Amino acid sequence: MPKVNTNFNDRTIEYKQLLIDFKALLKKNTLKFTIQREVILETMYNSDEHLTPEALHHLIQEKYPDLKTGIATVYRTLSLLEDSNMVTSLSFGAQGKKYELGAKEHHDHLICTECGNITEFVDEQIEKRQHKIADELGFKMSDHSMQIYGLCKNCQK
Amino acid sequence: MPKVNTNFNDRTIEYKQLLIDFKALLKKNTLKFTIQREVILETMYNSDEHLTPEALHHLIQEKYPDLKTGIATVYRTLSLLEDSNMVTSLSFGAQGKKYELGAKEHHDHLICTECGNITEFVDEQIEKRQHKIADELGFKMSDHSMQIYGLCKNCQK
DNA sequence: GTCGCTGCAAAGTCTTTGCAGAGAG
DNA sequence: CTCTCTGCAAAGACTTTGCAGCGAC
Repeated sequence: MPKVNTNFNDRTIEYKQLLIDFKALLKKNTLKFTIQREVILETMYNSDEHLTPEALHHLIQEKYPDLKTGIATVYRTLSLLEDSNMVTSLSFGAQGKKYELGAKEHHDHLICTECGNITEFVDEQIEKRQHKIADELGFKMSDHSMQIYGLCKNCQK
Repeated sequence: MPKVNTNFNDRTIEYKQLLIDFKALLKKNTLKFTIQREVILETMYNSDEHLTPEALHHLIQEKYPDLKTGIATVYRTLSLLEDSNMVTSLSFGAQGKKYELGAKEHHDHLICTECGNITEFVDEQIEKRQHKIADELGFKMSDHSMQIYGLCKNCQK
């Protein structure tokens, strides 16, 4: 019998599905589905980078120059998406906030202190341990984030 | 034979020692030891809180109203201390940056999303695992941070 | 049509910087 | 004495907000 890797299926969320979820979310809160909102979601989906609001804004301006999307709308939409747990933000030292689509499987980050690049990883053992620690300390855990800082292969030269 | 718990000794760094380290650091870089710098270090030492620059500034103004320490000096000194690895900064979502004395034993954080309080913990298993992951991915790890978000006991009511 | 959304610019935060006088070495 | 530090206020960076017209429903 063929075994389906459901985990993989969970992880690779189609844009179509994402869009459906987004529309449902908007409808539920009597919010409107606008071109700007779609473009922001789509641009985030098609970029596997961890984007700053400014970087996202630039990408959108390049790809859809006629839209003249304002940076304020990018901020407003990111807040909306973050409140709804569709995107997650990461903040590092002085480098400001970066956003990533949160619909992907949970993962942690390895951050290169030289070039700023981010590598993702998941470790089951750590995940389990975190839950255990929260339980032991009477904490009702809702989320977590972990970053390892150092030099990536390239920057070790 | 009596066994000394060196771990405990490492952890409980005396203020006197801290001050010596600080002075050595300053001398090494041809920087001056000023009252403001001492007061900032001392206030951080006597507060087990994780402080924002603003909170630290307030504490200092209350305790040493005659000094009229400027917020700019607080920022400048925190940067200096952070560059020298004497303090560490944590950044969360929108809540800005908080600083803590880094001379303490390494630890991670449980952050209450309701009241903002921070609880510290250390878990050997996670620490080891982090090193292993960095190694496996060809990363030269220099530091890491981990935060668990959720509701603390008080805020679960 | 209504009411939320958008871009723009103005206003807020938080942090850094320039400067002239104060003070450590 | 010299050269760094400091407080102040001004400047910066990043983010949010007010508003009038636009556009989804």
